[in-house]
Amino acid sequence: MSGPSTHARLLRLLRDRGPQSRAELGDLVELSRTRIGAELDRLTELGLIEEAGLAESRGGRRPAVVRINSGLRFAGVNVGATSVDVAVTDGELHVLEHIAEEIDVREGPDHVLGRVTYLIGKLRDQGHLPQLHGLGIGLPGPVSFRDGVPYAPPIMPGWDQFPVRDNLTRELGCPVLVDNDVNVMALGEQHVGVARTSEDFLFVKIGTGVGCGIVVNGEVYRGANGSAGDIGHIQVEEDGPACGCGNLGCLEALFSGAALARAALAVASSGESPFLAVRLQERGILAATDVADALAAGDPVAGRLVREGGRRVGLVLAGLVSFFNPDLIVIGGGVARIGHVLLAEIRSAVYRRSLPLATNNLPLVVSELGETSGVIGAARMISDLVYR
Amino acid sequence: MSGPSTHARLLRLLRDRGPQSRAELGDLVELSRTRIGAELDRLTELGLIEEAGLAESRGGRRPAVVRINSGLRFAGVNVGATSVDVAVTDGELHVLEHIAEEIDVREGPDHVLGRVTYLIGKLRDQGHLPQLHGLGIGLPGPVSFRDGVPYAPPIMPGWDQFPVRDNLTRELGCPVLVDNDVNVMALGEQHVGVARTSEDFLFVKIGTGVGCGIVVNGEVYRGANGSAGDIGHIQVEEDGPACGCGNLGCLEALFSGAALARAALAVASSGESPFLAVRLQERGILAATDVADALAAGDPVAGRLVREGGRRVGLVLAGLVSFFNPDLIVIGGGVARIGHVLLAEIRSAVYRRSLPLATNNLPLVVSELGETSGVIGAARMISDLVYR
DNA sequence: ACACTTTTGTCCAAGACCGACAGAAGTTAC
DNA sequence: GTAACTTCTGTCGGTCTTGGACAAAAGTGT
Repeated sequence: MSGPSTHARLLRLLRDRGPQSRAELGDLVELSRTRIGAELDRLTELGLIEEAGLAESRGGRRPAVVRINSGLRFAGVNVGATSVDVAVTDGELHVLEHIAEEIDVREGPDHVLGRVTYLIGKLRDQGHLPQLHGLGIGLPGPVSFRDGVPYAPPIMPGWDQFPVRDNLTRELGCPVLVDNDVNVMALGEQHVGVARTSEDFLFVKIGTGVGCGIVVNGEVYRGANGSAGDIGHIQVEEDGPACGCGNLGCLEALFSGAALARAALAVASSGESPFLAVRLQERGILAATDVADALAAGDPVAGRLVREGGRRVGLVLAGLVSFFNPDLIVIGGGVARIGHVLLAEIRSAVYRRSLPLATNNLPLVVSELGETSGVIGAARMISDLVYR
Repeated sequence: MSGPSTHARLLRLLRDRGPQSRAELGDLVELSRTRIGAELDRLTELGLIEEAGLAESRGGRRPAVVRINSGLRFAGVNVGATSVDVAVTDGELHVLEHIAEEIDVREGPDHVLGRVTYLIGKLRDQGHLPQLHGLGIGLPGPVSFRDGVPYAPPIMPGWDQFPVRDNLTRELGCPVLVDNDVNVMALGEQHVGVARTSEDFLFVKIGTGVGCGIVVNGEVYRGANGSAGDIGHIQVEEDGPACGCGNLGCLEALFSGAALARAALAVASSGESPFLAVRLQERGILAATDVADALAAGDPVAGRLVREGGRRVGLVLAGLVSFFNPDLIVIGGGVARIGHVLLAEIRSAVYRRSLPLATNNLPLVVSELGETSGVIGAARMISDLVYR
């Protein structure tokens, strides 16, 4: 209930604002310098911070700067449907290494997590990784944050109830936190992306599926069962297409990476879109990126698909804006890379359908971080635990 | 950011759990009894608490009980479209007086607030009101909570930007807080209603309009501009009827007290519903309550109207459940009094359309407090400020 | 009458915290 | 080059907070 301790506040300040002198810390924290000095001694003792030499004089004695111990390392992992991103950061969350690997999440937790620990082990052997102080990992499905365990994830067969956190903790010997991918991506946007100054915002991921990370009062909101933000199965069309979840007309069935690929196949086969028909002939298969390419090439049918989809996402978001009144919406995920045609359509639907009061000064932007937001967010999540 | 002070925690404990001995408080608060004793002395000094004699022995010395000063009085006010409720409570938020008065909110703030202060003055003159320590008031429209000022309220012409809080503070000489009516009703449900053990829940008010109070981590969530919970204008039908807000197919245009009255008039005039036709003949006008009566009398058309409406509310709530994952939904407001036919339809739509994970153990109930929730919530709101 | 329990107030020591002070290490004015 | 001034850091002593121990008060049960 109580706010962060002095301990935690100093560490997070040093993490987020970089090295600081004792005097600067005194201005930033409303405590006496004496108290701060004592706390810094304790943190040095613990090996969490270190001296970082002297800064330039500002007209008097040169300030002695302290910083997060430069030997600290966090790992941020983001698991997607078809890929894994592993990043290693220093204690200030700067990315030192970033490895992306193609992998099918359906191969199961043993294989995927094995790759993760292998990649981290490789970095360690290269000497880049003195010691890991914590690992955060985001998974593309519902996760019980408290237990660190996936919970009936639709696109991750074999992962249900697998003790991801405990396994990784045992394997790596450091604290581990597991969360939904949209939550860690939202955290990433808050840490280094467009959401740096936001208190209440939404991170909407349009990838293979559609999900949403919710930040309330600067903290990830997970809901009563940890399933908050699962907007992919909100109904947008009464008698729309069947969805994997068993219902009709879900957003995800109408617009998502998977839905877009299906629609592309349909318009390619029917000949409506010559561009996509050629693509299908060449590759034998179509993905959402092919629709993006068709759009860029001026294909009118691709434009229609994207605009229709954007309108549907916009309709759902309009409702959420009225309900939640965020100060920002960030759109991310693979499909978001389609760019401004999609964004314009979403914007138009949201602004048309939400109350003026709620859309006043509501920026609606595409994430600029891409995959980075996930790994940084995951590292940020575990650093919050370590700097506590 | 920091949690509630010891000061506040003791006061709220005494408010919510009634008189307690020092030893009991020691068990409830994780602080030494010494510390608690010192704090209690200070609170006695301030006149906020008082000794309340000795309780029964439990095998040893009889405990000396302290309680909230019995002279403390809070006022809770809830303004509806056509009525005002004023309650006076003691410091433990027990309602001592409750006056309801028919009033048209469109007569403007001077008149309505004048009646409020008049009613409170009358109670004071009767000697029931030693001194007012704070007043909370809920208004049926958007309110800037920070400024205590209504913000472009659709059904309260003349109230826009009227300095409600400052006016009442000047008039009554005590702290005043102003909020949206759904927010204070949600607080009331949390304090004495079904939501007592809920951390994240929704209070959905279906009255003249439709609105929603959101509680996150036990506290009212107001959003970036204070307009969170405005779900009346979420679209449920693409080409539905026109709404006062300028859009088509808003929930409020399809189902609300006002919409139900309109629909009743239509089916009465067309002769579809003989029951309502008779009622119209008798009274010359129809309200939502007439539909409830028709339903109770077994009128099939009224049943259709209620079920259709319930389905639409349920559809919107289904989306919000997926997004927000509450641990409880409370339905309140005048139209909610229609009862189980409406509730059954809402439930069915929500359970059918939301993810199983989110609806697991999700109670969806009608408020049992009625108008009381508003006034108690308003008093609770201001008491949180005073016990701070 | 006696042993035991529960509750309360008091006392004391440990620790948190702040302001003041002084010294260290610069810069600027002359 | 020196004196005066600035900025920064460490230390010291005093005040306030806090919790544990203790003892007294006020009961119950045998």
